[in-house]
Amino acid sequence: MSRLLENLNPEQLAAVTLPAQSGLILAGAGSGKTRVLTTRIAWLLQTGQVSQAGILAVTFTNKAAKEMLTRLGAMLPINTRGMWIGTFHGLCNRFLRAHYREAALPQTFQILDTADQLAAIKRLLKVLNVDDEKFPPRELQHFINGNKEAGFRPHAVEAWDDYTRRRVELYAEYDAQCQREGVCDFPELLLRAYELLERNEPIRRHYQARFRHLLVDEFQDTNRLQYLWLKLIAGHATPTPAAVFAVGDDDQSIYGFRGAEVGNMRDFEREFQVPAVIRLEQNYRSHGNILDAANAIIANNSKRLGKNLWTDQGSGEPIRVYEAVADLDEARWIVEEIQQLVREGAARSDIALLYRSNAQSRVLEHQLFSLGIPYRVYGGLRFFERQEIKHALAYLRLMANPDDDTAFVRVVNFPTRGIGARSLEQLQDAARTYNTSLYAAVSQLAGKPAQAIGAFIRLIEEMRLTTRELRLPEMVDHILDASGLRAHYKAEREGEERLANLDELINAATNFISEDSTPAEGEEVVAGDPLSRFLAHASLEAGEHQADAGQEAVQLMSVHAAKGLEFDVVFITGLEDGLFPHENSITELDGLEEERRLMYVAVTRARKRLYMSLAQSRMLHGQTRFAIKSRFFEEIPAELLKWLTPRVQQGFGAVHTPTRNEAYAGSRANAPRQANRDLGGFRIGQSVRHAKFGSGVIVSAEGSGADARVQVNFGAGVGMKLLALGVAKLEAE
DNA sequence: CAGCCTCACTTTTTT
DNA sequence: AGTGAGGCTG
Repeated sequence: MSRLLENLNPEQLAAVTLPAQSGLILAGAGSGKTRVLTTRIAWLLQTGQVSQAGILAVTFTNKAAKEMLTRLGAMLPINTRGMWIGTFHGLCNRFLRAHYREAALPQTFQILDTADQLAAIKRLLKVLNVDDEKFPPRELQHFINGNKEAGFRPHAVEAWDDYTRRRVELYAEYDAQCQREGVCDFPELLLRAYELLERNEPIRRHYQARFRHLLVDEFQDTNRLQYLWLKLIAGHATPTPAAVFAVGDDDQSIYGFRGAEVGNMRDFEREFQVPAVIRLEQNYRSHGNILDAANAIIANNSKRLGKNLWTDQGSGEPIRVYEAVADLDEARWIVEEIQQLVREGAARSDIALLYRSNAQSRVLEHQLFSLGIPYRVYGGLRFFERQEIKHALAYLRLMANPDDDTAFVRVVNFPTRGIGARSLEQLQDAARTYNTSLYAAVSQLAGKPAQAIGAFIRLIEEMRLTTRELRLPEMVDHILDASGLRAHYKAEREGEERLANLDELINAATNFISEDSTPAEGEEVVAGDPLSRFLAHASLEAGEHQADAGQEAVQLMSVHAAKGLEFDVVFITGLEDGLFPHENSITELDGLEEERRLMYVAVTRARKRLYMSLAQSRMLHGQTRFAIKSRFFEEIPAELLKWLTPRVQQGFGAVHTPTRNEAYAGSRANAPRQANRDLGGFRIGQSVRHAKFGSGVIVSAEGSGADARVQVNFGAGVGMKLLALGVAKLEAE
């Protein structure tokens, strides 16, 4: 036991050994958050305060859940299977499978991922003859999920205008459709679980009595419904509530755009009567200068619980900043710098390139690729989201649940078997008339459509019969052939990769079987047949897109994707106003504060060395855009920054001689050119200063001489202005 | 009914 | 630039 608590600092120790009551741990970046969380669980078990079955731990990603299990396994010689550790959605799925009857779901209910949900909404609008111009499916999806995540069923939504009233009706229709088809979207898993607990007293009492310790990771990312669910399962209103141990960092809340409510932290502190918030402020990750920069940036936010990171490591190196003329030059410079670092002995996998939006990775990738530097990009298409995999899964879903219309529509004519829009329309009508699923409505059809679709039904039935005795991998193998998917992709020109992925699906099934059905001692069997469980797994765990992450390669990812990770060397790229902070964020409520937190996350990823870079011009959506440097530079104390490019009239900081004169000069030739005009000494792409609007960049020009007018981008906030050179007094900057 | 072409879209992302 | 969706033609 004592070994467990060794090497914890006083605050960490206080958190780990907190008495059995609710506690809020404000854990700064790099302060040992995961360690505290897992050590707390180990300590609770080892001191006999709770049994394994009494623990419920929630994370946001499967990766985090897995990591927690791994670390626990290393700390304690126990089987971790008795505990409920997983994501909100994973745990609710488990709960609903165990109580599917009480939840009014079919035993084989399927889970719709985001794309499936969108397809289901489109189908609904079509059936109901709703104009999808007036009610864009994406917007409706956002509306439905937003309400579900706030805990509102259609009847509870307040609608003051006709438009919203209609959306609420469609929300209700959508829910009815899902119920008919026996499917749940992501927020539905949570809402359904919540409602069941609320409504069913015996079940509620059972779980409230069972889970005595609830532990929540990344609490700042919880949405309203998740908070309510925690409150309920903790028995917050009962005489004997469970102890909730919440760990989070309000400064790292970067998912407000998808419904996370930082306010949950304050509410939690109040409603759960947290005696004292424990702050973990010692950072074990970054050198002093990096931390100082991060602290300085985040200090500009007004809505904070308050926290200041410190380190006992030295201040280390200054932050190196490079301003390139164009995105290509930025990429070139970064790659040169990486080559130098590698020559000096740095491991490529310890170097990360971060960007605000994924579109920025292209130039960087191109440059890395052409110089033969191994790299890995995070956050592309994930395995179970690939077209061919979704097709194969749709066949499996139909076998498990014929009422799943989303799956039906997806593959009824894929590979093509002569079933067109006309036939499908007739089928939709029949299904509507007899209030059945598409699958069941086929028997009502007559004529040609009946034949073609009837053959499809027989195909599915035949698959079900033949595979009834087969194990999951063999079942998958069989349907790949019987459906014609294999043949289809074999015939396709670029189909090799898709074929390989289909084979990989068989492997995934094999792995799933071996992991899923190891009957651990005393473990409750998760309800449902293997096929349904596999399909749920496929939806909930779309697949680690970083399959072989261990490779010795430079890491490329968005800042969002970098949360929770750390690297020796970090490059934050594209630090231009309008890109980072993103222009869309300026108009959003608290948008700039979230961008700042994003910047804070980016900076605190670095252990030893931090680079920041920007480009004066950048290709975006096929067009060259000009921008000025990010406003975040002004928020970092000048003495922490070392400009590697000359900053003329910077107004702060020293002017440094360019260390890469040749790169800078050489890139000039690549700067965008336009027809030569007389712009009174100004040129396109030039940085200028306006008395009222501040710093900007000349984006385009019209006319010449005395009539010349220029369009100037003053960055997010002020935006684009058209100025007559003869009138506006512009200064070169 | 199926393949081809044009058009609009494009922040961040997990489940 | 690259993609997905919808419309048109064979």
